[in-house]
Amino acid sequence: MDFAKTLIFWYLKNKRELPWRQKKDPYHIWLSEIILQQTRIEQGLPYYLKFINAYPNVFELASAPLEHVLKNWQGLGYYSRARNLHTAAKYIVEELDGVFPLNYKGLKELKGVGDYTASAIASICYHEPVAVVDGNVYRVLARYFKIDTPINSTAGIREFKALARELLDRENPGDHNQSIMEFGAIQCKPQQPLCDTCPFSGSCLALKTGKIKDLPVKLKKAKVKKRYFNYLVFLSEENKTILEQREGRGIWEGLFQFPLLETKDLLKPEEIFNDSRFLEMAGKEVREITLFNESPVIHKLSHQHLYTRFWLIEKKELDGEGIPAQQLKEYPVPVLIANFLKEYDFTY
DNA sequence: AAAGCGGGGTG
DNA sequence: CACCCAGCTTT
Repeated sequence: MDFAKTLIFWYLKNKRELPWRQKKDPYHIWLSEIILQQTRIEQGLPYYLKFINAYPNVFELASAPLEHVLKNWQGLGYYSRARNLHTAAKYIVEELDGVFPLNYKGLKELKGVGDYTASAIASICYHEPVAVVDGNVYRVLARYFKIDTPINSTAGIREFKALARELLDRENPGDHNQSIMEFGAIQCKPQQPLCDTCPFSGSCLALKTGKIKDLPVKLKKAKVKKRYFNYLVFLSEENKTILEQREGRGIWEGLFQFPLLETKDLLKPEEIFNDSRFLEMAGKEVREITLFNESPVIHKLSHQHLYTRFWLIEKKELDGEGIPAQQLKEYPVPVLIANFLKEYDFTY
């Protein structure tokens, strides 16, 4: 039995029952694929259910305010996915009359839809013979064929894509694509793969040569950077505070946070009153400034560690943009801020 | 070609 | 601690 046939056979026997596998319409498949980009199924599943419930179709999604979409996305990370999702939904409704593009080429024009996602939707929904290459596919192919070309190099991307295309079952591209990904996720796992019960245990080159743990090869990424965040948590007598929306490129674009003062190093409590920027942001008529957490919260992102302190700044009143504490839950915020809000409930 | 973008899980 | 996850966009 050849590679593709063995995969499909394994898949039909071992696949998980997932909500987006019950329907094959592009809206549901598209939504699931965007949510699952760089995201484990267990983590994305509740978000998929939430989005299907909140936005049953592309029209509902397109007409929703972006901030509602971001709020529903809160906690899932990579927030550009939510913004692109909303942009694409509006494009489909306004420019395409609510009808999804009908092939790979058209799908790839959608914001947030790259080669992988366009291939997934086109093969699953339209049976277009295009091969997906995600993290699972890289791993399965690198091991089975013992390929040590770095999967995140230009040569590797080209090589694995070509191989996936050769192997594709053109009569059944949707199931084929899902089978190799599911196989990678369940059987050919990154760590401790289940080689003992693997249908390819007799033909896998990496297994034969003891290279399982060395494949796939990946170029290592840049070092993690440290940043020092000081959040100014204003508190007024009316129990209001201030949030600002993050703009421009960078982390958490479009999400809300307390006014931020970023420093080059950890700002010591006794240094506050020597920091002109701090004093300027705090403003006049400050009654009291207290440091909420002595030891900084270390919020870890893939590429940076945020050493964060929250400063409570009590004032009689806040001019203008004060937000009542009860309304804070309406705003999409990073998990770092959500954790603080949960710990400090503004009832003092 | 490389950098930037989250948060959570695993060993 | 390092590595990974149904990747994409921007520079």
